[in-house]
Amino acid sequence: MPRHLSSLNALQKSDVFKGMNEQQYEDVIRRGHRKTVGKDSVLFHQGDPATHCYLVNRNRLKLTKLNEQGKEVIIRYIGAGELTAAAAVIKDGLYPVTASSIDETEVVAWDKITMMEMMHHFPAIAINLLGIILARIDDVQQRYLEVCTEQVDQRIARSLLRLMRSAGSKSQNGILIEIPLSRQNIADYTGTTLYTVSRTLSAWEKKGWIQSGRERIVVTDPHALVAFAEG
Amino acid sequence: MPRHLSSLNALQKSDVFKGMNEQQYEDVIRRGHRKTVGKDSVLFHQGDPATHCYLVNRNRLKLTKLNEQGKEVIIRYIGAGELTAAAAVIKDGLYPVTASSIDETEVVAWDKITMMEMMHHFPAIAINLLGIILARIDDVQQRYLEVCTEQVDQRIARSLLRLMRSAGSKSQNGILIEIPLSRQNIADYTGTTLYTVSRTLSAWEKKGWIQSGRERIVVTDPHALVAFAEG
DNA sequence: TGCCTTGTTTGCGCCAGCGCAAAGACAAGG
DNA sequence: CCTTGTCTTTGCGCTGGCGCAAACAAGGCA
Repeated sequence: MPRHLSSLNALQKSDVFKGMNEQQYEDVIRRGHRKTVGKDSVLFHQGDPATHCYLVNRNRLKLTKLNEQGKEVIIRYIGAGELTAAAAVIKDGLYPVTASSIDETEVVAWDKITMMEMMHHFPAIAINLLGIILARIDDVQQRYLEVCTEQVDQRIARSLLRLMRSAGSKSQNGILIEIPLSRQNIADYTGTTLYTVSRTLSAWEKKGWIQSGRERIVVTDPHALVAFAEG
Repeated sequence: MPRHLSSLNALQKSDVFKGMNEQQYEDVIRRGHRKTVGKDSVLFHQGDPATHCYLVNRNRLKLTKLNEQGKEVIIRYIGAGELTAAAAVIKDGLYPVTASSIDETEVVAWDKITMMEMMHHFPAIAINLLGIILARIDDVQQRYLEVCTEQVDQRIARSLLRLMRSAGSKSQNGILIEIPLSRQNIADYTGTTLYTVSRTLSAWEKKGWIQSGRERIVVTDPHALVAFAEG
């Protein structure tokens, strides 16, 4: 495998290019533009005309949305191998969210025209894309249901579990969430406030369900969290 | 135009079949099964394997979602010319929501195989479908943002406005929402309770912003509602 | 090493919104 | 016209969660 591909292993895992052979895959990568964004920088802004879609290759992006008063919500995190903004690009509209990096992050970008050509040439991409978008609808609808029907601490539990599943790695005492997560971040992701998150996590730490530090969370008793979330 | 099509005018408006000629359109309709469901009946249940997708031809469907505790949320209303469950069928998964009728409702149903054949034969359908799904993601994300950041009465205002836009008709004193909407329905759609909705609507009625009766709402001052929602 | 910035904790007071309960209003059907 | 069931209103009390304020902790950088 040529050197310029060797560091793109993450792409192999990507659902977008599932079902393509080595040759096709190589072509697809060649048509994209690699880009590295520094920490805490914005890849695209909510409301900007959508020109490119992005596949994360290393680290992750945070998708946020603002309302008129400037209050922020975290829609989701996009990790290695995941795609974002495909939707907006295809439909030729505006980005509905803002994408920003937490740590230095590597992405591959394709513009609308290239994306369309690729989908035309490899129909599998279009079908995979549809599946990805549908999964994302399910996810948002699920969280909409939660925020409408459940109380704050249940939602915090579910949020931690969701983040654990998508970005967790086994560590010493449990499963570490590999995203720098402040209390404010968790609040924005759950639909509550920094204070309530802090109080809740403190309580759970006393119970031995989690261990937490500055922007760092280890789930030590996932089972207890699940039981609590569904209780 | 043959008689069996004359009563399917609603389909003409449908975004799904935009860009097709008369011949193609006729073929598509012929391949679907017309069905009429009585009032207050369920077309499909959340969790059932998805076999068919449906286009509403007359009246409307209500899409709801339940959590583990049995609490209900209204995800959206599907009116004449709108499609639902296309997603689930394509992906061959489970229905993520329950679809039920309020009044007697006419739909056209296609099963997965037919849908796939049609999409293969008329690529425009697939593209239109993508657009529809993307619009729906935007909608859910927008409402997720609202329910996370705004207070109850603002959300009720936005809900009324949304329903007014999608199912409003000019009437004597303002714009009538043509869906039988109980206070409980509005609560389920907004993420609050029947009591709070009742109190809020009473207050707005005194201000002259709306007129309401049993399961019936007329928006008399949309502008005031918009200002309030964004205030 | 010590300063400075950014994140975390916790006490405290407060209020938006919940939810019971009970009464009133409306529609349908005998 | 009355009955029955469903929907709506409103008083009342309560509490989950918000948010200020202030102290504390942890890195980062000079």
